[in-house]
Amino acid sequence: MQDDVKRGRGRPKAWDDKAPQNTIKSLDRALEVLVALGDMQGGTLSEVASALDQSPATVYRVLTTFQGRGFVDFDAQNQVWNIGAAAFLTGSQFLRRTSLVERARPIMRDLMDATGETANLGIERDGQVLFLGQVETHATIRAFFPPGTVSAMHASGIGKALLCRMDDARQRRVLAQGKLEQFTPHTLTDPDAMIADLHAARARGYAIDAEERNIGMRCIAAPVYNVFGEAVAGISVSGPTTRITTDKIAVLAQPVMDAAARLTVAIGGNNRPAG
Amino acid sequence: MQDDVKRGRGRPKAWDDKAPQNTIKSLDRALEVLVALGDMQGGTLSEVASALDQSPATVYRVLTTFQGRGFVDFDAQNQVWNIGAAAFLTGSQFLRRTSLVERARPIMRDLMDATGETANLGIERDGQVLFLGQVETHATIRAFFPPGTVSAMHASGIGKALLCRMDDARQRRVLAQGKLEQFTPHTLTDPDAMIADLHAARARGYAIDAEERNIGMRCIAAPVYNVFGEAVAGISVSGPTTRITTDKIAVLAQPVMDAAARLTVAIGGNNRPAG
DNA sequence: TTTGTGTTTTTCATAATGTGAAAAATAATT
DNA sequence: AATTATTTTTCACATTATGAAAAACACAAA
Repeated sequence: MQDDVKRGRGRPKAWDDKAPQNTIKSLDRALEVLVALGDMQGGTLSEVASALDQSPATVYRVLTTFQGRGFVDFDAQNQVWNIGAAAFLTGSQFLRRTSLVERARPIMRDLMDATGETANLGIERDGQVLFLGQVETHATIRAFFPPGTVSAMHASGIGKALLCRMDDARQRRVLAQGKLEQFTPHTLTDPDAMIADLHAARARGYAIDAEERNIGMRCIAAPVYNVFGEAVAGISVSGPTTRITTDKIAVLAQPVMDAAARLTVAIGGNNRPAG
Repeated sequence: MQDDVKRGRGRPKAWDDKAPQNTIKSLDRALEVLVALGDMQGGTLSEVASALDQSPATVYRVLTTFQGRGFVDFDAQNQVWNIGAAAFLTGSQFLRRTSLVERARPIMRDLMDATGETANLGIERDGQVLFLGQVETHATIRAFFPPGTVSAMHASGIGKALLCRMDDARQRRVLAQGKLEQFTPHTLTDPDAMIADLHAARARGYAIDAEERNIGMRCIAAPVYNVFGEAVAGISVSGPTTRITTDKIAVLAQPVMDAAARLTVAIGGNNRPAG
C-alpha cells in the first residue's frame, strides 16, 4: 500500500487511538443478536438471551423489531426464532455487487447441462472457501452446497484450485490457519503431500477433491482469474463417485476448465495466470 | 380455521389495536437504511440520507456501525457504501432452514380456501413435473396428485408455468425429451402450437391446462421464482371443468398468481423474473 | 384438581444514549 | 482563490433503550 492514502471528500476521519464515538451501541448489540441467531441456526428467546448473556427483555425487543422488517421469523408453534427472508434478500445484494455471481449464472447452467452434475462457484474469504452459488443437477442424487456455505480450503476442489495459484508464502499461510483438519481418510493432512497435490493441480489446470471432504463425493474445480491474472474464484462440478468415476475425471475436467475460462473473460479477467 | 389459535408458552401477546411499545425505534430506522442501501444497490452517504429523508449524521453513524460488523462495506475510493459479506453470510442462514414444501403449506391452504379447489405445488425434475404437495378441496369431486407423482411437463399447468419462463434453448430441449406425448384430444402435440401457448402463458402470468392431461379436468398455474428470478417451482389449482369453467379461469388466476408471489417472497425469491 | 416451574411478554422508573443542528475539515469545481 | 459539495465530529438536549420485576400463560407433577 501507499503511504499517502487516497482520502474521500468531506472531513477526514479521526485517526486517533481514542475511539471516536460515532457508532450506535444499541444497533451493534442488535446485530450481535442477529449474528448469534444465524450461527446457532435459530433458537428460542431464552436460548439466545443466555447465549449472549443479555436481558431477555432486550433480546425480545430486538427480535420483534427484526421480525417487523422480516429479518427474522418467529415460529409460534415451537417458539423458535430464525433468520428471515428479508435478511437473505438484503444480504444477497452483496452478490450483485461484484457481479461475479450474475455473470457466472449462465455459464454454470451450461456447465451443468454439459456435465450433468451440480455446478458450484466459490471464492476465498478469511482463509476459507465461501460458496456463492450453484446450479443443481436434475439427478436425484446430488451434492448440495447452499450459497453462504463455508468450507475448509484444503479439503475442497475450489479451495485447492485457488490455493494452487497462490505463491508459496500465501499458500503456507492459508494452510497453516486451518491446520489441515482431517475430515475423511482421504483428506490430505500432510503439508508436503498437500503441496505436491497443489503442484499437480497447477500443472493440470484443474484441482480434484477425491472424497477428501465427504465420502462418496468427488469434485473437479478450475480457477477463475481477474484482470491481473490472479485466481479470485473457482468453478467446479461435484457429484457422487458412482457418476464421477476416476476414468471420467479427465473428460469432465475439460468443460470445467472451459467454464472457468469463459467466466474469466466475462468478468474482464486475464486467462494467462500471473506467476 | 379454528378460532382458538395455538398459543405459545409465556405471557400472551397483547392483541390490542393500540401498538404495544415493544419494538426498538432506532433499530427499525437502522434496518430501513440497510434495506434502502440494498435496494438502491449501494450509494453515497448523501444519496442514502436524502433518499430516506434523514439526517446525514444519523445515517452516517448507522452505516459505520453496520460496517463494524461487516454488514456494509465502504469503498473509500468512490465514497460508496454497499451491502457487506456479513449480511450475506447471516442472511444465507435463511436458506439452510426449512424446505420449499414447508413454506408453501400455509400459502397453499389459503389458496384452497380462496378458490375452493385443490392447490398443488410442483418443481421440475429430470424433464418432468414432480408434485411435492397439495391441499385438497372439501368438494367430493377432486383432482388427486399425491406428493411424489410425476407428470409430463407439456401436459401440466405447473409444467407449462415453468416452461414459459425458460429461454428458448432450454424450452426446446425439455420438450424434445418427452416428444409431446398425446394424452387426450386436447393435448398440444405440435411444437409450434406449444411454443405459442407458452408465450401466451408468459404474457398472462399464468399457464392453463385445459383437459390436456385428463378429460374433464382443468388447471391454472403460476411460477415461483428464486432469488435470481429463475422459475424454480409452480403453484396451481386444479378441478373439474364443471367448476373451473372457461369464464372463471381469469377470476381464479388472480389468487393463484398471488399465492405464487407470496411463496416467492417466503423463500427469499425475486418476483421480477429474469429474462 | 392444585401447585410449582419455566416460559414469554409487558409495565415502569431511570439513566443511558441516540439525535439533529451546526461547525469543522477536506475535495471538487469555478 | 473563492465557492460549493460532501463527509465527519462536537455538543446540548430530549428521546428512548434498558433491566428488574410483575403479569400471564403452558407444561409437568403431585
